[in-house]
Amino acid sequence: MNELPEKLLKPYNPKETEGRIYKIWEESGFFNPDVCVKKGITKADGEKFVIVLPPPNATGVLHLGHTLEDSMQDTLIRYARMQGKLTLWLPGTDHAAIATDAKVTKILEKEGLKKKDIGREKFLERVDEFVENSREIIVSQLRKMGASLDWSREAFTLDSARSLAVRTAFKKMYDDGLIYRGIKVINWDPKGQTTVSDDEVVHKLEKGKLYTFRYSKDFPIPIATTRPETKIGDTAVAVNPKDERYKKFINKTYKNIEFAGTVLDIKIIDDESIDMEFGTGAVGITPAHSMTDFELGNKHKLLSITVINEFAKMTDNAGYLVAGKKTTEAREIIVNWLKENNLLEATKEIDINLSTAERTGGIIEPLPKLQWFVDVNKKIPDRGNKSLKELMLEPVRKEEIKIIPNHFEKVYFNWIENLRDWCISRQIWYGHRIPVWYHEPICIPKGGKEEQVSKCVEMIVSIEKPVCEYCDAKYMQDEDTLDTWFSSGLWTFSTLGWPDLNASDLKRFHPTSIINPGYEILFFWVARMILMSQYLLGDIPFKTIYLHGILRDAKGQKFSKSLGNGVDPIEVINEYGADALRMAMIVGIGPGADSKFDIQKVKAYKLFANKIWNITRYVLSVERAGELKKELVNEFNSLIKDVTSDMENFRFYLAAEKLYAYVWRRFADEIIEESKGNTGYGTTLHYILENSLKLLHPFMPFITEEIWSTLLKNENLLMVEKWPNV
RNA sequence: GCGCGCUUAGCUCAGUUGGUUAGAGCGUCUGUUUUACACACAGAAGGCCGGGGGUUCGAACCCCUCAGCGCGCACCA
Repeated sequence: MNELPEKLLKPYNPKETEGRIYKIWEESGFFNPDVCVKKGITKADGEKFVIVLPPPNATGVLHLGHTLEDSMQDTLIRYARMQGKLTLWLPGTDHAAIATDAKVTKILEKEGLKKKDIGREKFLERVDEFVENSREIIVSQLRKMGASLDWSREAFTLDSARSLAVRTAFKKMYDDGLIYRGIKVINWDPKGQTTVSDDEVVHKLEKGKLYTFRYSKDFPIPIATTRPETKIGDTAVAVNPKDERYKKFINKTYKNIEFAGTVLDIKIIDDESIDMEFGTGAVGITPAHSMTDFELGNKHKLLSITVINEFAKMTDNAGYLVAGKKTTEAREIIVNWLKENNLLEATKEIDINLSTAERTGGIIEPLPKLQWFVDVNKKIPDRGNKSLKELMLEPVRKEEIKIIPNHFEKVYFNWIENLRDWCISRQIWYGHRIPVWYHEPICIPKGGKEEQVSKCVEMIVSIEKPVCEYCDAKYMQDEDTLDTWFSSGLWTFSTLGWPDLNASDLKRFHPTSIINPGYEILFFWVARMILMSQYLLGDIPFKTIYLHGILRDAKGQKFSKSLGNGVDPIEVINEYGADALRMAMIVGIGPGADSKFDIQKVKAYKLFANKIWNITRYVLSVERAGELKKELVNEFNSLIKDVTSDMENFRFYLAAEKLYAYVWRRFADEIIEESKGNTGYGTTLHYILENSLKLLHPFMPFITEEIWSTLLKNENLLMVEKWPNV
């Protein structure tokens, strides 16, 4: 019998171990691929494996859902590193513009402060402070998980390097005609006081009423609407050209119709898009307050009258009955007016689509506004005359990018096919300021000489602040900021040194190997990364998209603050150990599948950690003697093969389960039991233990490293040992 | 409306290209303090793999169909 270290006589204590081990790893420098090359662990020109961490929002700290993807990614990264690949896992955080802006606004409100009162500069100082605090917590949480991230490359979506990338990308897109400024009906969030993109609008079905009415007694066609208050802005009625009922009215204009405290001019137009079956088969067209009507309005050259403002109140254009009223009040007033004038012909209960802003919950008001857009249909000469839509579709179609699970490809295609131009300007303060500059309204002639002033350029898109060549007036930057996903879209290469095309990281590490976000940000983020990378680099951003599902609580509800069902990952780690939490996040959770969090599962893997501990204790008590038992080695080798193949195919959820089954059910329960009383097993037991530790390391890095380095007193760290390929 | 997914043990879920007696965790029951581990061990009960039809030597897995549940997208006013 060998002497056993004292700590082996007690159950495994993750709390005492994990912090110490992480420190050893960090001090080794092996999280950084350059150090691995320098120390001869990996070859500089070897195969590479790169993941950029989906940057957590700086709105708060990590929740349990994050530990799901952190576990998956660290497992893949550690496996790759042990395979001897040039391995980089790059950390960072996301400024999450709207979310963070809203969060800090709320905090200020609690202090009795208003955003407007303290001003843009002071407000941004407060946000920076808040974000820095969140970032520090997030980083410490990632360390607790055992994440082998290369901290020397940490990035932030709003730091100076990323800002340069954003401005460069914007300018190039503008110069190529892919970014344009225009007046369109956009999704206005009255609560957040900003536009949001189509993707940031959440559609819900709600009980509502469909009102059928005529503008006046003399008006020949009844129309149906769910929003009577917008009808004050109507300038046309559209019918289907095939509709026999209304054919004779097409192209007639009815003037000076007295309607609910205002006067309307309504033209009857025909359009194929009108459904003859719905309502009365005739649609009142409100170009200013509906995206479809806006497009119809453009097509038929209709007048657009804005009757609702940014605060979801009726404008002065809306007539004496409702001007200044809230839209909800205006609706009631108008319905009453219709009733009083015997114009309301029917009221029907139907499900109506209620659109709200994803972040603030505000009810979306479609409004015409001057905004910045990304044109997704324009052909790009530099990119084979393909549009951004096509550039997004192509690599997935050609399987240069593989989506796991596969069925999300259809979801992806479906989204792109329905995609419209992307509204990228936001009226919030926190975010990347739009790199567009406007000349002061009045020119200040240089030296009092006026002759050049006519040449002053009104608007300049520029990476740096421009100076007027012809006069002394200044350029003022656009007040708006960019959609947060604009900068996130650059993440796979803005973190590697782009726009410097000679940056060594960019050359060595792009495209990345795999991206591992939740499926809920497939459109928001993954699609935008493909868009940006395809357009700006002419390259894919990653080869594989491994989508994970949503982690829910035991009842199947989403974790959320309002439900108060949050679980602090740090508490879980403190009680059960990071290894146990990691295993619970890996085993049995297939790609793209939602899963329910059960603390029992974590507990089970804590017991497994202890099992490994006791196996070690037993094996260490046995002398390394006798021949290697060929059968057992063969059996173990087939496990290696199996697990390796699972890892190569991103089936880590199966690999982990197999290791668990082997180590506990086979090695401990059978092989070790069999060995008792038999001599000559020593060498074999040591062989299986050591190699099991290697296989387990990507999944349970702390305990395996502790046993390997501290107890088995190996010279090299387990994290850079060679994976036992057979 | 268009699209996607799920339905496997009491509960939560795996099941890789179709291939022996369908697996895991938790729970339940019976026994065991056997010097690696009671944070353990030995053993047991529990499944017409949602229903029906088809392809196949062979189906939880492929095809069709029905039912229930969930999700995404959407310019039915």
